[in-house]
Amino acid sequence: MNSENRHDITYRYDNEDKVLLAVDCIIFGFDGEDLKILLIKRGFEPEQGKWSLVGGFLKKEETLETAATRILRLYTGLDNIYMEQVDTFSEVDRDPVERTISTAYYALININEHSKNLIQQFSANWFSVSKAPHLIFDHDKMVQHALRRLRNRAATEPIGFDLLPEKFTMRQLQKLYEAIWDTKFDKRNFVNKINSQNIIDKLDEKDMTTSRKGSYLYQFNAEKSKTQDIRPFGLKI
Amino acid sequence: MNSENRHDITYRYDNEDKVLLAVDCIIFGFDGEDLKILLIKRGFEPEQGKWSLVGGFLKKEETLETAATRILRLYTGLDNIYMEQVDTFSEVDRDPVERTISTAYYALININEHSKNLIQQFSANWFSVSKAPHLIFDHDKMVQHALRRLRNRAATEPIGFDLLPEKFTMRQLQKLYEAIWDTKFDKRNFVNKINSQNIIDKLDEKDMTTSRKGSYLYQFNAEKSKTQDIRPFGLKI
DNA sequence: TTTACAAATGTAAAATTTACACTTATTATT
DNA sequence: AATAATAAGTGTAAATTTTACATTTGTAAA
Repeated sequence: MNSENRHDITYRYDNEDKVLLAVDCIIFGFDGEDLKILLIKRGFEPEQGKWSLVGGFLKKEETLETAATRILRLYTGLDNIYMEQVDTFSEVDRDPVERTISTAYYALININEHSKNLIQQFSANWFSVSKAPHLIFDHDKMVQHALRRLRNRAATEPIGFDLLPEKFTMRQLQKLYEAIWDTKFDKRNFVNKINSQNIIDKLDEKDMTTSRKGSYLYQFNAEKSKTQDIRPFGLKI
Repeated sequence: MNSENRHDITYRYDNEDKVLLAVDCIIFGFDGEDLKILLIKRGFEPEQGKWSLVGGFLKKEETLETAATRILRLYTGLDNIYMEQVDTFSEVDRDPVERTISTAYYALININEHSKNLIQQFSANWFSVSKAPHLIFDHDKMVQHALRRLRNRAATEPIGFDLLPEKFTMRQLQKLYEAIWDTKFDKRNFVNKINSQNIIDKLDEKDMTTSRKGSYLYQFNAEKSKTQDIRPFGLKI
């Protein structure tokens, strides 16, 4: 970037304002029915007892990605989480304590594979996106942005699988996409569409827990799957 | 956001690191043929004489949007510019002078309607996106991200018009979209598609500068145009 | 009046999306 | 052993959208 009025031979930006930078994470999970987010009950003032996204301050030696990874590990115990930067929120009074700018990341995790201990320790809870309580600061706005981003991303890239167990049924997959977009799909059309994408492998195993007949398990195949560009066009159809 | 280990009754985040926050702008223009970006030649060290995006530091009392607006006015003389946040770049060494985190915004302007004085004053220059020189720091990466975002946005919302004069011909509009996506469209299909969107009005005037017959001028109709969600589906077609 | 040239225009084929209902496999019940 | 119950699995025709493609039109200059 360019300092506007400086020709300082020491090459430092000494006269510029510094700010606190935070990272907040919208952690999405899927319980088989609803798209959920992980929230924590704030243990300190201000807004003690209110629900909030998980977050933390950026440290000097960290990138935002590193900080988000650290925060996700802190609250879930997980590494290697799918993550995407959403937006940076900078309203001057967004945090009443002190001017803080926050970059939001959304993350997708398998709701059954994170630390129960940590959940307890942080008074964390999963909430359906549609039934979540009001959050502190501008966190509701962050969630809305994250959801929009997730929907757009999931429409063009095969990311939903991060929310499922490694092996899943067609029904689970369909339920997931229905949850993401808050819509219903026709079962046959869904299967045909997914199969035409050629990105999941049908296994020989069946899940016998939901029906007498059992349903085949599938597995995401990262090899076969390559991301593709949005096709040019579609201005307001 | 949440301070991880603090229960400070003064409610200040006193022990956290503060950083410099900058805003860099990818200013897109369209000259009738190519999608262009406005770059300035850095007048100071480090990297003096190299090409760079326009940018500036965020001030205490500003939001990022305000800062981007200020920077755009500073370098173009324009207000009310279409703008979208792209991403925040935070590699620790991205700026060799000092740790600086930068939020990129792209902006769309009519290339013929900005201040020529300022262009001269800042040794600024328009470059075709495909022929731009290498930029300082991580600015090349910013441009690539901005371009991707612009392409995706233009595919689902009628934003391209900000790059054109108020009245434009079908040919100009087609050339613009061809430039944005670096592709060619069939003229008849393009016209049909655009007309089916019902977002521009045909005027009674003609532009007589490019042919003997003249070509009708059109105007964007913001009323008729409403943004629409991406349709569910399209996982890697 | 002829020429030159970009602008304007329509249709058929192909591909994709949508709507829609019955059969199958298995277990539990009788 | 037969039957009932239930979710899983499956195909096709119609509608819509996208794509491919060539001729006519209007005007000014020659």
